[in-house]
Amino acid sequence: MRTLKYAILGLINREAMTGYDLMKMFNLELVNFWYAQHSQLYPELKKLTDEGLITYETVLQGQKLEKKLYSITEAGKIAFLNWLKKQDLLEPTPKDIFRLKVFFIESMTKEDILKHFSYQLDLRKEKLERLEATMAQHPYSKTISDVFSPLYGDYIVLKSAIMRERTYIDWLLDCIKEIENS
Amino acid sequence: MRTLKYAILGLINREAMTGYDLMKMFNLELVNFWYAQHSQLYPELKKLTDEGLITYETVLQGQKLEKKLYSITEAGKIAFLNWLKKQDLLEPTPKDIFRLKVFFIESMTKEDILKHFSYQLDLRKEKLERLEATMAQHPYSKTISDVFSPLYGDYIVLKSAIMRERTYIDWLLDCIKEIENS
DNA sequence: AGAGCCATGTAAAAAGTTACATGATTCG
DNA sequence: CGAATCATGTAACTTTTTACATGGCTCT
Repeated sequence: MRTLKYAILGLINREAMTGYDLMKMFNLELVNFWYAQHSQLYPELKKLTDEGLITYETVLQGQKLEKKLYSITEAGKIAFLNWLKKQDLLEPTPKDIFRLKVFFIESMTKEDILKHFSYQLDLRKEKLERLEATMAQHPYSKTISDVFSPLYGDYIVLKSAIMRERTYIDWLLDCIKEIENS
Repeated sequence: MRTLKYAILGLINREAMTGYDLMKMFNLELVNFWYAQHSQLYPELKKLTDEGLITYETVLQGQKLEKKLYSITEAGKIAFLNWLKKQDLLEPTPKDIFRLKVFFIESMTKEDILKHFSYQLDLRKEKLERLEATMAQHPYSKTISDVFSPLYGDYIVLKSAIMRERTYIDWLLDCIKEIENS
């Protein structure tokens, strides 16, 4: 389905950037719903260039260091907008190793079960805190923005990530309570 | 990380079964947190057999049809339990194409945005209904079971899937309301 | 001078998907 | 007898991860 392709096109469509910039976007902004390693990104950039969907100009950083500043082409914009407009069926539910282990809970002792749940709870709480800190300083809620600003998309996917973590935590707490009282 | 390996071991640990049985488990019971195609499963079964973690005996179904009934070995049990006991760090957040499209919302018209959200809402509601129907006839809530029964794991991961869908739907409804009033 | 970041790539392997391929059994 | 299901595999390809590999820039 070439999803990475469209994620890249969408980002470059917003603003010209280098592969390194894209990596920062994936690791910082999109990390809650898409990501890639640089070893996947650079070959994909080459491919998109070959397909005529993006182009680059070489820019000098300092004396020698060359970086490639990618921009989207007209063909790239069309491809991106077509992908964006397309309605997709539901994806298969995401895989989740913790849930898989919980499924096999009958093979664990009560002690191990509670250890697993409380560790997972710690990790999830920490993650939720990070997300909430990000939200607290998010520009969308701080400025007079409207839903047609690029910030709005960023804002609502962050909100969804927070809601998702809270639900996961609620579930963990439910389970812990039920298991402790057994 | 060979997660499929442990999913298989865990299932065969519960009860001897064929590759076909395993596929049914993946498609019906584990689908909310793990799954695989049969083209991935059969080679993995061969590999696990070579590794001495499972063995099989050939059983005749009817006159000619041979099926392989797999059982777990002692080494398999140990490998499974070690995996189960290990505490893992959080996985990266699952990828989500719909959220990715929402991130790029500023490139859509209000009309297209609302079309996307309402279609996604329909799909998610349908999925939630299926999950709730499954829950309604789930044996754990119907019989006098305790948390150490194999049914309990099944039951709580189903509960988590329902909570997850509800949260997704809540988020969609939030967004729709906010966008409509803009 | 050294740490941390900027910047870009390739190679090899693992994991996962889609398509190809075949044949038996069961039940109505 | 035909449809649905049972049953098992391989081939080709795509996607993703981990490791290898190199070198410049900035700031203290």
